Amino acid sequence: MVTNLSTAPNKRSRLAGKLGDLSHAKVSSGEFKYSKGTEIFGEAEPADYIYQIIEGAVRTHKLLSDGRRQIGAFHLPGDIFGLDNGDFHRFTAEAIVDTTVRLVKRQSLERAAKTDPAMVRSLLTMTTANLRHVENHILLLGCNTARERVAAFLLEMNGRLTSPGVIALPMSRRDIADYLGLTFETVSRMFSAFARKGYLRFLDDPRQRQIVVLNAAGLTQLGPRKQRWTQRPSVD
Amino acid sequence: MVTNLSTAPNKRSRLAGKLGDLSHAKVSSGEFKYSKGTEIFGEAEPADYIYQIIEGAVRTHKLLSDGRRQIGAFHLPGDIFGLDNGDFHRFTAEAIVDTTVRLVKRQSLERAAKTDPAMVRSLLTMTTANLRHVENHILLLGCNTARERVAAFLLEMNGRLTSPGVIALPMSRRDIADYLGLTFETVSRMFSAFARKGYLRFLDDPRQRQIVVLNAAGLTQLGPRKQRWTQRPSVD
DNA sequence: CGATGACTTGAACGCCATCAATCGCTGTGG
DNA sequence: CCACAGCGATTGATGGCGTTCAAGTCATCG
Repeated sequence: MVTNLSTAPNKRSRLAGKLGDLSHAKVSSGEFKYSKGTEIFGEAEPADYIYQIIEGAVRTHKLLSDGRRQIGAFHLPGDIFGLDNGDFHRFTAEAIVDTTVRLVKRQSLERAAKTDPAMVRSLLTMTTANLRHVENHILLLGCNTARERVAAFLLEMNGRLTSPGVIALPMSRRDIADYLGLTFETVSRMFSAFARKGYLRFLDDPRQRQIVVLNAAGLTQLGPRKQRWTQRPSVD
Repeated sequence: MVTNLSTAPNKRSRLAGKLGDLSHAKVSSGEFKYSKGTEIFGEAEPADYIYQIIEGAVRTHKLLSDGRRQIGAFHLPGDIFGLDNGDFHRFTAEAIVDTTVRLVKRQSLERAAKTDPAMVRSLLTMTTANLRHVENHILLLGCNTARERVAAFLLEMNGRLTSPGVIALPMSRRDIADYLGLTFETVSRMFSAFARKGYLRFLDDPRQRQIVVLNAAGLTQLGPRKQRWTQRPSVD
């Protein structure tokens, strides 16, 4: 169903609206469904379309030759992905759960961009937003401990997922780990430690993907940390 | 000495030329010198200018509250930095050595962008190039060991610095470490290990910043690695 | 019901951070 | 000229965080 793409976060909805407008204008757009786990496009494949999530969740990643994976971003309803400003995708995109997307031919965007300067400006704005996210991610990967990375992840998701207070994670522990540059065991351990500390609580979900944040401040002060290794805040 | 930094690599010169052209057109531009170690602009300061390096080297970084630093990029002659597509800089920029820059008022760029669609397109191209670099950096920080990060750094610099074969690093070990998310001791140890292994050789420089790469292939196969921790290639 | 997959938890190892000592070069002042 | 402090870099010793290996639980599915 194409019903409810309403609840996009505030900032994103402006960009989303831009693409939404285009879908009513002279760029060709359509919809498509991808079932859980399927690939939407592959790294280095021709970038013929750009995508906006109507419902579901998507992860984008790069692979190393040894099979190691770095997830670049998680995309949620309202988010746009696949915009590479080039002829080829730089990431692989996969549906984390059953996902419905609106897709727009890149060629038609390019065409629109030729006549409409505001269109190029819009692409620039989206690319810049993308850049900001990646820059913050670098700070996370370069400077922070496992505990801080997981805390930052929870806070990021807390701000992005719709429902107030409860986080319903669509992705596995391994996905989170590959996003944060950790192992899934470490992610699991940090979640448990936060729960013991009283910062969060798991709902009655067999896979433990429903999380209630009880003490966001407790997590926040682990984000921009005060000390590096020594004198850690002692979570456990 | 910082004598010989003349020729910019091939790919960069196209973008550089774009800004160079603009400096002859109706955007106002000027030159300025910053001496070694001085700040060019600070994070969160108004982004009034964008910069192109004429001679010298610049590092851009973010700081955490505890003083920990993440260097986002090193900029060399021909490179453009400070282009944030927003009202405020997202990084601090400092001159690594005595540096001469061409600077262009952002406002005049914005003005030119209003009349010239190709201008916005050019900004988009530069921002996308920036994004690509940061995405690759994420892969480096998220997936790789210390040895692989240092190897990747050397290969990156080998491709960017002018003289064939010899790398004249303008930055300190600490700068490199903060770029790679390591400590300067670890960077130093990796350099030594590579030298012992015969992958590189230090020229007669007291600070050991002149490096000759003897076996680029040896370094390359450490880049996209085959194995994670176990069965390491045994550098030492 | 056996098989599989996601998750948790425990134990041991190792890479890298930390602490510390040393060296060489530079600049300053006696 | 030399003494001395300061900075950058190297190298060694030690310890801890996070990985690795492993076992076990629980839910889903053919």
